[in-house]
Amino acid sequence: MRHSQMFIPTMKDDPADAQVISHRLMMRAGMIRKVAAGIYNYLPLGWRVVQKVATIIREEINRAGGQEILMPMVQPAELWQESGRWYEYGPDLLRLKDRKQADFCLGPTHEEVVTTLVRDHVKSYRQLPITLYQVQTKFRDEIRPRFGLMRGREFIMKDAYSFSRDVPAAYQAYEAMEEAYQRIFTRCGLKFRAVEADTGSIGGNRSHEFQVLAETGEDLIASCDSCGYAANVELARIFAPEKSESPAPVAAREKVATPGKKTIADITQYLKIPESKILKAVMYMVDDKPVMALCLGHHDVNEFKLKKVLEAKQIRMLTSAEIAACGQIEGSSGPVGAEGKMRIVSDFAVRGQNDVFAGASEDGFHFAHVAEGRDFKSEFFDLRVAKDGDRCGKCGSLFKLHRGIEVGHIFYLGTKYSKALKATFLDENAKEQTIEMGCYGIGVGRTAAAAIEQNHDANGIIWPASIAPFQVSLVRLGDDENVVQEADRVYSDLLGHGVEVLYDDRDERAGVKFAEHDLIGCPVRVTIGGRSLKEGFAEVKLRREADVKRVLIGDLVNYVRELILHS
RNA sequence: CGGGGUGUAGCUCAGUUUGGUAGAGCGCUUGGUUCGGGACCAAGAGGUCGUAGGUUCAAAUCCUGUCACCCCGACCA
Repeated sequence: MRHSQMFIPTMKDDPADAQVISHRLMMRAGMIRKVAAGIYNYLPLGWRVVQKVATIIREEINRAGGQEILMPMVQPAELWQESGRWYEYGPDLLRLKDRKQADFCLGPTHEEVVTTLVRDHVKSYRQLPITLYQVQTKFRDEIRPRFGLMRGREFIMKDAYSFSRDVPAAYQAYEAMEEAYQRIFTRCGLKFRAVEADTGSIGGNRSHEFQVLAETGEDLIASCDSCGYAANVELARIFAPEKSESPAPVAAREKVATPGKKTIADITQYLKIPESKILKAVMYMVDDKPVMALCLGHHDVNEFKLKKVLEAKQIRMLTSAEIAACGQIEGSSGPVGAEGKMRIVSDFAVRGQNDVFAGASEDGFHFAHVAEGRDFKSEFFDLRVAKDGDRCGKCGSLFKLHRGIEVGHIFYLGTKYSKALKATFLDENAKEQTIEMGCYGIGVGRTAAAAIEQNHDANGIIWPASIAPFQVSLVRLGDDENVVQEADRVYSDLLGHGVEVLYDDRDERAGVKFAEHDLIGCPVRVTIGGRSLKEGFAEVKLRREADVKRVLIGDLVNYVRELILHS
């Protein structure tokens, strides 16, 4: 493509509302433009990148047995009412009415539509398994869209759905997708981790997130280099120390004054003790019963784990009134004397603590020299949020913490939707069975944005070769006749060999061209200018590297093709 | 939804405190000089100051409503 004919509105200034690098660079490089909050135009360069990512996804999902379809973005309310999600989904679901006042919604996801499709036409075990997918625009009316393509309200998503006859077959489909995802993100040139994830409201009980590692990620993940285990910090299983006899208490319990000090930070500062030497007590209403959760002061109680461990349906923090009703004081709550009034559960790290501080359940007072076992009793679980310094629950090695951008998420769904929508089939024995499902999403635009977060420098984007808008930037310097002739020839030669070239044939100064091509970030830059051409050379530079190679003009096309093959 | 902030030229912003009829830089157009890392000179084009109403002789500026956008939080995946 000739640069002079392409719509690439670049900007020198950072747009004021772009917070993260990928958003800024996509705006500045003329790849996207905002239409409304969380809603964007994809301009030629940006759209090419999205298409590249989508192509890789299609190839790998097809390879894994998926079949591409396209479902509607506008969906009738009846489907959502049948699954129950019309009432559960909340304001993220954008609802609208047609001219007959019938209810519709913009699809935030397509479980209802595919499941109905399959239910209506799959009747026999012989027709299973089947995996259908699409690359579609989704709409979720997010409370706070931000970061450009990273978290839009309208966004392009690949979503796949597997239908299997039983659980083992469903797991097989799940694993095929897991492998496809590994291949997809590897091909996109990204550093990522597949991490154990919470299944959230979508249901089901087996789930992995694919997280691209980047400082600006909204998620925190713990990963173990020695056994490969990785999980969101909220789920990460933490190594539990051997159960041992609690050491003998070292001193008698003693009440100390902590006037006006309510928070862990205030109290530990006031008492001049480390945060690990005080108990943090957080009280929850767990299915209508009060529970005190304890952890050490420098840890945080993990509500996900608490809920899971207690097999609770509902969990929330106590209100001030409820805390008082339990005989506790906000800012001075503790387990001593709380037995019988509420269930006490503790993080493993609390076990065997024989000399810590704890709230005295009396305004302005704490206890010193509190010993677990003597001063209070508790059940023990893995109850805290993983943090730096924690060890892997699988193998005991140190966790590494990373920030991550969730670009993909796979779920084993079970029969949540197939049951609600009555998607069944007859097995060999003419017995009716419910289809086992899985669903698998990839944020296409978000993947492109994540690639930028991971690959950029002060001058702009450095695209991984596989998803760059063009493989080569061909920069022509000046309009000297020889230069124009050679550059034109090289351009058509490269095109003839199937190389994707952005040919900068504009009447611009060298500095402008170089700066814009650095910004746009194609992996290979070829420069043809009078200075080198006089000696028979062109120049080749990789965007990722600093050095410039001089290549004989006659060898140029082959040289560049080789370069692309090996990148 | 709670708190905070911003709406002035395509982009970044000044002008608002103290009311007097619209500015800068970048970008754009034209001419000239330049020409291998975002050039220089000159002349231009471009704005119902988000929007509706009010106060006033006079409103970008003061008041009220409203809309949009941004940030933090909560919420949600």
